[in-house]
Amino acid sequence: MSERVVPPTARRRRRPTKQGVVLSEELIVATALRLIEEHGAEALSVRRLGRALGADPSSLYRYFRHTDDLMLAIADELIGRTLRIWRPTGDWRSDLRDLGLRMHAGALAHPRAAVLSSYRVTGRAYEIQAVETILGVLRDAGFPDAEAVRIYHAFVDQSLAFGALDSASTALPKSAQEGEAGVWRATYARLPADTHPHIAATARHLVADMPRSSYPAALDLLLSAAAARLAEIRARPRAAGERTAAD
Amino acid sequence: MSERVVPPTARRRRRPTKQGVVLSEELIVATALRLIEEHGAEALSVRRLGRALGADPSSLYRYFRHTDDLMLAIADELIGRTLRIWRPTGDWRSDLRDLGLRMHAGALAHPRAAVLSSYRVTGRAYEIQAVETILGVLRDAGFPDAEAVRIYHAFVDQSLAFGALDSASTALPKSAQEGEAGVWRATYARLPADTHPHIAATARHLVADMPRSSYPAALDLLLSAAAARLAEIRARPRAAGERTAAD
DNA sequence: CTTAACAGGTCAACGGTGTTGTCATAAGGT
DNA sequence: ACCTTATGACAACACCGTTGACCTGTTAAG
Repeated sequence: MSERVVPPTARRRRRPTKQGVVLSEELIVATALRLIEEHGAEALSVRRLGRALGADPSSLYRYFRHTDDLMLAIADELIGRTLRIWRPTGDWRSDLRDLGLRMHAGALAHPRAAVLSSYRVTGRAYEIQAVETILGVLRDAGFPDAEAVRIYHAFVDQSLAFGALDSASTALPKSAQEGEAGVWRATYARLPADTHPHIAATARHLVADMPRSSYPAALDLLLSAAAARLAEIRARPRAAGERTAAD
Repeated sequence: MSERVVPPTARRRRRPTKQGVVLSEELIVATALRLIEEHGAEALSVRRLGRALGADPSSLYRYFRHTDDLMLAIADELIGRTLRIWRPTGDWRSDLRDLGLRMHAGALAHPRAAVLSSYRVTGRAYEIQAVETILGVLRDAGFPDAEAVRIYHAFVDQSLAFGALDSASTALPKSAQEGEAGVWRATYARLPADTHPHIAATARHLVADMPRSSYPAALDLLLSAAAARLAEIRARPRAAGERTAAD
């Protein structure tokens, strides 16, 4: 079978499907995203995608070597979309907060792609652009280089990790998802105070808090720690920590 | 078929498999963990597990209602193992730091299982014990109830999320893993300063920092933000934030 | 000790999945 | 107008989770 997948630039013969659709990488990615949005993450399968496109499932293998390839293409598109709608204001803290929330929301909108893309470095255009932008925000705010990289790393990984985590729960079958919320109400909220005093004392808060994502809270904690660090650095610029920008 | 799954305590008739194995919930969970470790998360299927146990796949449905149930049992076993080796000292911050690092290390030790279990609420014995313990640490430190739950939630989810994230990268094929590290050296470190000034300025730090986990840094940021919050609460106990313990 | 109930292991089947080898045909360059 | 070949279609393979019906050894009651 030599090479099954042809680079998009080399594609010339646009031959329509039996059902009259002209396939393309873009159309496939767009249709996959639509499928995920409309019928949930578990609705995305090669066969279903083929059916939705009006093409034989095996046709897709002319465009993507396997399902993972397709997922990465979807993920790349998502990074681009997130970055494109983000507008920095100049206030580093609220800019990062906004970007973090957008990245998280983008991941939740496309759970399966988020889980796959969270732990991969692509080195592609959109990713590079994101790195440059975030580092710029931090350095312009006054963080020394080593500190800027440290905080950039924690910030990005936190967004990706929570994006993947929360995506995974939304990708669960509906029944399991309802079950999770029920556990806090049915199991935890009913534990007796004499055996589990701390759970019993906070039961009300647990039931309210636990079924929601903790990403906003975690993000705010990270940003406020970073802000405290920055204040410290500004107060005594040469001896703020173990290292400075010039180390 | 009435009820297929019997509670473990009510099990009496220990009838061996055709191949001579006596099944039990424990044996099934242990075998599943072994399978995951040896052949990867995708190697865990009801059929493969049955084969590894020396039993018909459908036998497992006498012990777990469906695959999800089995996953929860596996997750809980992992929580138990981590909790069992943790010893609190009474200093909330270093206790949580220690526990966080242990959870993260535990996830890395069982990469494929960690990814599966990170996003599930089991409601089983070990998980309940962990919730009670951590909430106790926070409340004893002086956090009001709502704040304790908020920080507990962020702390636990962050540990699980980074555990899953870092596990996923270690679970990559060796070649892909080396490739990821190479991207920072080969692509990012070579970007010209005039188009990507911030990346160029921090390239040295990026190459050193990015291939390592950012979890310790993220954990320290979270804990130091929590400590700052606690100091604030202690200074003006009734008006520290939007809410107090008695809201 | 015998015996009847039934827990629990087995079998076969259903409808789904990703993926591949082979074939047919229409598009495009010549 | 012809020939090449890109690309879509088809059929098949090996998996997957799950279920209903069946069979049999264990156990408790008599």
